[in-house]
Amino acid sequence: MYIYNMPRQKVDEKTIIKEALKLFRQKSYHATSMADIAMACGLLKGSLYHYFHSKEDLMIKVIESVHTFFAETVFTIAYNHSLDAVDRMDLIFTEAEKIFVDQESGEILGNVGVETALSMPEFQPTIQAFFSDYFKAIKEVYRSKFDEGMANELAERSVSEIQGALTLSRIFNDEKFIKNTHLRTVARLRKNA
Amino acid sequence: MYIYNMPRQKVDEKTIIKEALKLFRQKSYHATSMADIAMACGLLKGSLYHYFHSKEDLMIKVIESVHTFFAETVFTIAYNHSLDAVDRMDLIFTEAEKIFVDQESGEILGNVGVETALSMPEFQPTIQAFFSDYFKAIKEVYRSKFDEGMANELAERSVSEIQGALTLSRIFNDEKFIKNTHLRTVARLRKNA
Amino acid sequence: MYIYNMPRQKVDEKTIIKEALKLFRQKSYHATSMADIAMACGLLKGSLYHYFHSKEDLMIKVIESVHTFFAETVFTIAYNHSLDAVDRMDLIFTEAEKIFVDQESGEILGNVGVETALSMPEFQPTIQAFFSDYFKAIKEVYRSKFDEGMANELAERSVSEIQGALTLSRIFNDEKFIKNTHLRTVARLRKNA
Amino acid sequence: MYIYNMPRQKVDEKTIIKEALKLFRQKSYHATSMADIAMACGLLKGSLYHYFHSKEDLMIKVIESVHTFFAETVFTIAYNHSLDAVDRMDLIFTEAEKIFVDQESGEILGNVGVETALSMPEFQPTIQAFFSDYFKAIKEVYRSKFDEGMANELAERSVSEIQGALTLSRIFNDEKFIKNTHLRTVARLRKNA
DNA sequence: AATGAATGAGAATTCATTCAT
DNA sequence: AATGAATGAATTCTCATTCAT
Repeated sequence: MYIYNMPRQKVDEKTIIKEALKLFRQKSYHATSMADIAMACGLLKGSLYHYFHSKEDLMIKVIESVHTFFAETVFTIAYNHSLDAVDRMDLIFTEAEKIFVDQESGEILGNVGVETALSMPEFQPTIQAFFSDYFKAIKEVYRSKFDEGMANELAERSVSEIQGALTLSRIFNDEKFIKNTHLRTVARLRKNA
Repeated sequence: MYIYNMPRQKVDEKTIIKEALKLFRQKSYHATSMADIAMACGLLKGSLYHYFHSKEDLMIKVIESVHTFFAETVFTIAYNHSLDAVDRMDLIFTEAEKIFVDQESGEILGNVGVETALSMPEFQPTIQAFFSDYFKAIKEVYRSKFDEGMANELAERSVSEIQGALTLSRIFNDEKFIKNTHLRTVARLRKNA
Repeated sequence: MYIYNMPRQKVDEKTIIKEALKLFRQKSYHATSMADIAMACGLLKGSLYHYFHSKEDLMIKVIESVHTFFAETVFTIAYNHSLDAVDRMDLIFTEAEKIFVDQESGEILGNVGVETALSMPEFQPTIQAFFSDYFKAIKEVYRSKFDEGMANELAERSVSEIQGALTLSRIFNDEKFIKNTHLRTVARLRKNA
Repeated sequence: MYIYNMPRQKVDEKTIIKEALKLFRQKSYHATSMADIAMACGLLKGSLYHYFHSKEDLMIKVIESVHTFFAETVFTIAYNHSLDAVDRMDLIFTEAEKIFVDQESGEILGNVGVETALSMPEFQPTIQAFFSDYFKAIKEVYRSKFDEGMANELAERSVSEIQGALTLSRIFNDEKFIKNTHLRTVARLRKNA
């Protein structure tokens, strides 16, 4: 609620991106207004334009920030060859799940992303960039145990499965889908050792 | 494009649902206006309210119509025990792909559905009902070859994989994801015979 | 003032154009809001978009309506060769003055037009079209007494003088500038008979 | 275009007035934002308020600066009785044209002024003061050859004609209107010698 | 003097919905 | 059944202005 003459808030770009991400995840891009985001930051809506040219610009930066966060905390694991493949895969899922479940840094590329991309094609490249990196990371893990062609196929399949499991987890409000995918994927990799 | 004095179409509930489905798929629920839908039907937006109480009501009926259509053309295959499991699975994918790819009757439950459900929780039960039936059908096929527990697990996994593949197909504008999932799923089932 | 549940107003495009013209004249294009115009019509601002795509669209139609009105009531006099040149010139001024002074149908092409055209070049052709017709009409009158070249020069000069007199009349809130121009122009033409 | 870290300009009131004048002329008062002006000066918009209380205040000072500039470079010629009337008139036009055409010091009193005055009556006195001096100067020239009444009439007419020619020059993007007015006015004066 | 963050009011525009005809 | 005019609330975005640092 806005209180007249409230003390001037100080925020920064990061805070706004974080709050926007939270809301876009909860309510989708289209159903979240700039006023919603501003209020979550303790600002008035006009103030957001100090940081971002437009809602679209903000969305792009939200997507990029999720991408960066994934790159740093998840994808990077795939390239750590001091761990064996099974451990890397396990860790990747563990870290990704934290993010998926987390209210703060949650993932939006899959579900929010797709629907948003339908109406706003300008988001597509940014979303594609994320999934390309995702795919590359998963493939890197499989390459420790499989040839190029097989690693490719398995990576494509795993990313699909994870993405679908996330969808189902949201639809049924039940994390079991993503958790089961985790267990199954790691188990299969171990068996194939 | 609106054409002035365009020939008055014969419209009925079905036509409107079909046109709405097309638009929701193309542009998402939120980015499609009642005026868009009306125009596609050769009506003015006020006229839509003779058929549907609200945009939400229309969306619910769109989802239900997709559900019915899937039940009749896809899920039913799973229960046709005159075909063997591999053939049923193959046919299910073949039919489903037709729908996914088709501009007219296309699927919206996964991608559009999720994002919509986020902002409009009233859609969730309808969407869940669809996926429950989907899951049951796939499981029915696996039951021909596997025990309850295994069939369950495999069905959960397949539905996830299909759903994720659809997401990726849309993001990358490339049907290979859903096609590869088709091939892999049938191949695995055949091997396990 | 908006009164809740006020009876639905009925207006038409012409009414809106007339009210918009009045306001654009009084307050300039930029300082007149769509809400101002709507209120003057007894509508809410959203309703204007039923008739006009945008404020720009409305402005274009306002300009065109002034042009049409001038063509019908003023320029047409120039081509009525049953009157002699002096009478035609006199009548042209008399009719134009009515319009310039009139709150309802007032002229906006010169003063409002120029400044508006600076920030919105899309208005320029419409405004130029008006002045071209204006010039042609005045020249037609001079042609009864002068050769082509002289008529051209005199017309250019008269249109300039009228336009400038209008500017000064507005700046000093004094109709004498335009009235004196009327008298001088007719007197000169009579002398040259 | 804003260039990041652009070299800090030496700004003072005069610079700001000059830049504001340029922009008001190009885009009109209403379509020019304080941010536009600040950017043109290499400042941020908040900084303008160290020099001017408000945008209106700035506009007033812009108008006054044009007035002063005209007084010093144009009107003063009228009172230089060491030149004959024709030469003074010619020189007045020559100097005024330089200003009208010039991007830097250009005239705004007529076109921008009128429209602005409509929405902001507080500018009216300042604009009237300018035209009064303009009128007095032109009349002074005519007084060398005509009696009080005639000089009055001719001055009124000349100022109107110049002002209208400026309007037309802007509308048609063609300097011929103001140039022709120059030639005609001087020629008439010479003939009447 | 200058910044840059924030304000708050108001702009144009969109849109689901209503309803008299 | 269909229209088309109107609503009213919401939305994105702009902008003059303020002010602590």
